Amino acid sequence: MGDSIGIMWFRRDLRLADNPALRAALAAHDHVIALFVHDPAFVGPAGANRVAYLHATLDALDADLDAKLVERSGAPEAIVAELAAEVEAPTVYVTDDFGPKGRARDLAVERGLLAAGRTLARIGSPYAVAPGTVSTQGGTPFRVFTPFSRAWRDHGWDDPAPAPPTAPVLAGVAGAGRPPTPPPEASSGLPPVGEAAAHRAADDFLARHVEGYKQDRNRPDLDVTSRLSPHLKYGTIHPRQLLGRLSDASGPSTFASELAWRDFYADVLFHWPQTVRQNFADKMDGLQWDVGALADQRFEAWCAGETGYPIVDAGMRQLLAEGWMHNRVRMIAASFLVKDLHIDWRRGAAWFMRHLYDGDLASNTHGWQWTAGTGTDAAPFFRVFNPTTQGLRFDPDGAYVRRYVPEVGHLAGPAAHEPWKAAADLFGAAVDYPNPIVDHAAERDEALARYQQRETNLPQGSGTR
DNA sequence: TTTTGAGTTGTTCGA
DNA sequence: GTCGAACAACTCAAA
Repeated sequence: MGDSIGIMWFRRDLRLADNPALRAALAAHDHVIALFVHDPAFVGPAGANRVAYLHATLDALDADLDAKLVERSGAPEAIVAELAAEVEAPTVYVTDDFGPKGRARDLAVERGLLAAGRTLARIGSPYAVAPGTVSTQGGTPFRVFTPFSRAWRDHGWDDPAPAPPTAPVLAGVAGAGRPPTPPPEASSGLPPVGEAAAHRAADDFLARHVEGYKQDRNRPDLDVTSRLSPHLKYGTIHPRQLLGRLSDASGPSTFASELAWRDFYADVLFHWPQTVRQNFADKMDGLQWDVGALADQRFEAWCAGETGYPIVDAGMRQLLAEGWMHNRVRMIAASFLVKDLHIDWRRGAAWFMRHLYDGDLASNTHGWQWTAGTGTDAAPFFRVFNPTTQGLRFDPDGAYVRRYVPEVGHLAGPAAHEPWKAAADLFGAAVDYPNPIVDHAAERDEALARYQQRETNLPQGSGTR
């Protein structure tokens, strides 16, 4: 061991427990420096909510590290190499990153380190089963979830490791600070941050809600989901730490399946990084999306929660107010944008990514592609969500829509989902709430027609991937 | 190589 | 009001 110094470069693994890269660094060196680099290339697209959340999470990590977290700002290729030279560290430890930009960044950092005789050690991943690990018998990546999930389960994962017994020995080094923290756009402020909060959320969910998860997870009016998505995004908890606590019962295994979905979409994006922008199914490239002034106007109504469909508007307003939206409502709102308003899924995906605290490129992109019918799911194209039916089914008492759309607050029970049926002059009610901006039945037919016609719009020579 | 079973989350229509 | 069938055709993954 000698007097060597190692650098633990934190990215999306902001925890001490069950962090293999950190463990390896501590095992190999007398002193370990904890580093976080604020990279403008990553901060730009994140949106104020996630930047504020990240900074608060870093505060929590810094506290757990006895205020020894070193934060610097700039291009990682320069920052990491400079620090390694400054403290003469032979090795920089990271949890591997599988995103398109993260991979490119790490290759550039690694080249710089290697040129100076140092190494970048990639140890562990943010997933139970790292992208690129499982494949079909033919050696190709999975394009369908169910066979992926079987291989994923069969592959399995390590048991989680405990936190280092004492706070790691850290050599303090001057940090050049961090960029200004923007105020979060969400009026409700930040959700709980940090490793301890992640475990409290997990404990609470596993104790109270996981048994009924299979049924109740679809109910936006009940606060019974795990709320772990931002913690998983920033690595304050690892899926390994959850999977070991899930039984084979229906609720827990349904939750495990959601974690498998997270790994699946990361695997898909790893193998097809261009699908951040391009349709996964290029046979859908001929699909026509609306553009122009009317489309822009409708998109803005959707963003603001002013479509006249209460369940859609409730979700979009929840997104603005809380930086989070219930998953069932994410699907309803997304379906409305692409199938009722015929607006490109990329616009909706970008809006979600701007506002969500848990905004994850792989899950968000491929969740949207699934809804748009351009993604990994070969399932029926005719699956068009009816916003009213979905609202009545999953928010049966109307409590969720009344919470976020006060204009329908005077409508008791399920009637809140169909304000257009209420007498217009009743209490002068619904005066400020718009009538539906489009007719769902008509737009459903229009969406189905466009899916049928897409082939005639394909450029010559276009085929399946 | 060919065949076979299956594919997250749905809606509508008609009996 | 309930319930089952229909809604395209295609591709994936494994046998």
